[in-house]
Amino acid sequence: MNDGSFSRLPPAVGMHFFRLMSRIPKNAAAARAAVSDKRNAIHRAAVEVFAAKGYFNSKVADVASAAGVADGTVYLYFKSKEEILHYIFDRAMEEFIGDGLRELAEIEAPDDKLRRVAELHLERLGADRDLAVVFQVELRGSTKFMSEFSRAGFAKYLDIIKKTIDEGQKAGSFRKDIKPIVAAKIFYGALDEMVTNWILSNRAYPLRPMANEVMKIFLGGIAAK
Amino acid sequence: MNDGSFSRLPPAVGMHFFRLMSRIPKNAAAARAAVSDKRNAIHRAAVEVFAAKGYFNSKVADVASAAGVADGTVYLYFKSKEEILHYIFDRAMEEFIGDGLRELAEIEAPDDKLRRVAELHLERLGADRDLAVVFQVELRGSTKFMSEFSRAGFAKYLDIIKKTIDEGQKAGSFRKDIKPIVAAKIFYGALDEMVTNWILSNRAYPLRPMANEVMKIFLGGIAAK
DNA sequence: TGCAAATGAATGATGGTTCATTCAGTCGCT
DNA sequence: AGCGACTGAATGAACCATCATTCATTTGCA
Repeated sequence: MNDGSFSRLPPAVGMHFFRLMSRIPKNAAAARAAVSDKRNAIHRAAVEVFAAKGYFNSKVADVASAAGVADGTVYLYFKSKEEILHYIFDRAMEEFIGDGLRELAEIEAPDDKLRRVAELHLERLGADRDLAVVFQVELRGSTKFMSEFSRAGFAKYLDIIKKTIDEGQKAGSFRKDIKPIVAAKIFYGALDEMVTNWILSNRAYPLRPMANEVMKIFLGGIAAK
Repeated sequence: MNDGSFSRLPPAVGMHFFRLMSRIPKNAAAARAAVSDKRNAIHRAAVEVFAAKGYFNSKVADVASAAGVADGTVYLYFKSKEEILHYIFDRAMEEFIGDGLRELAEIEAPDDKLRRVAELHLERLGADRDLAVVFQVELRGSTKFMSEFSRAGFAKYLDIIKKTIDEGQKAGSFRKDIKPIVAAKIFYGALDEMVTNWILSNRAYPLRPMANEVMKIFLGGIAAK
């Protein structure tokens, strides 16, 4: 979180800045920033490499060289190759959910909330194709990963959607003859498929507008008559 | 198809039965049967092993021993480990689409067709959890595989759905302000998510009935007012 | 006996991980 | 300020466990 602002700087600038800082290690915060900087480089490189070649086909050496770092250095920041994948998921999910909740808190109508979720979902992944590839493809490459790790974050995400549908039903704007959890899954599944298709498609079209298409059908389907 | 009935037998029983068969390869037909027989055993074992441990974490030796066959034997029937995955996809997709088209030909109303597609989709995967795992999880573990191989079969599947929606629009039963391809993706995405959730869920609930839930929302969303 | 099918031990490549070594930068002392 | 000792981050070559694949040998049926 502290380094959030730094991570927006061009890598070279940040690097130099931190080098300078590390001459005064009195300041513990600066030291931590310098560390998370290299960690970020590896993190970033990993997303790129995994997206391009697939997790299992990527060598740790590939990630290291993409990060401009020696092979061994990777192990100063991550316990193992698998932990890198872990970290990619955790970081992204944390950010997605954090931002999502913050935004939703300011919206009243359940249907507007859902629309915003759809927009955010597609916007985020649409803005970072590599991350999207890792999320849609690589993170699903093992049942173990999916159940063991994804579950926590994913369940939370799905729950946000579910609760919103719940609200809508109580407010009378959504049909009451559908199960909120099931509807949430359908909603998520539709968005998910939009992303997957976008990734696999060669022609680069904007992803975010698809939110409208999904909403047209989904809202039509759950709206109270 | 032939082996569909055998797949319901406990593995050990099927295995033993096949062993007995291979002692009587009198005629050519029987010989061919014996061959495709062993191929089937490997195919089946591969689905089982890949589902349990994941494609990349499975050794060819695991598949071989699960099939009750020596390591080298696998290579008498498949060119490589990857070809096994290939074959799993091709076989299943061929069967899905073949059966699907056959069934749909006998249904008139577009909404009934869609309902049948949903039912078949969930029924099939719901009947073979291992195959479902391989389809939902393992086959997606590489961008290369997804774009290179899946595309052919998947595109065909999506096209069937799209054409049905097309029909419905022309017949006036579906709204005309939605794009059939997009609607098809949403429909597929919803079904896909049902399957994925079913796989990851610990409690074993029947998958097929979820078709109703999906239809309630999807049809409601695309129905002409 | 002859031949195709099956075997499974051996092979060789691959790639995750380690660790002895380097060296830039800091500290403490004069 | 200047100098030697020290620290620990970074390196990357080497290690070695892991498998996919091969092939010389065996098996068993006709």
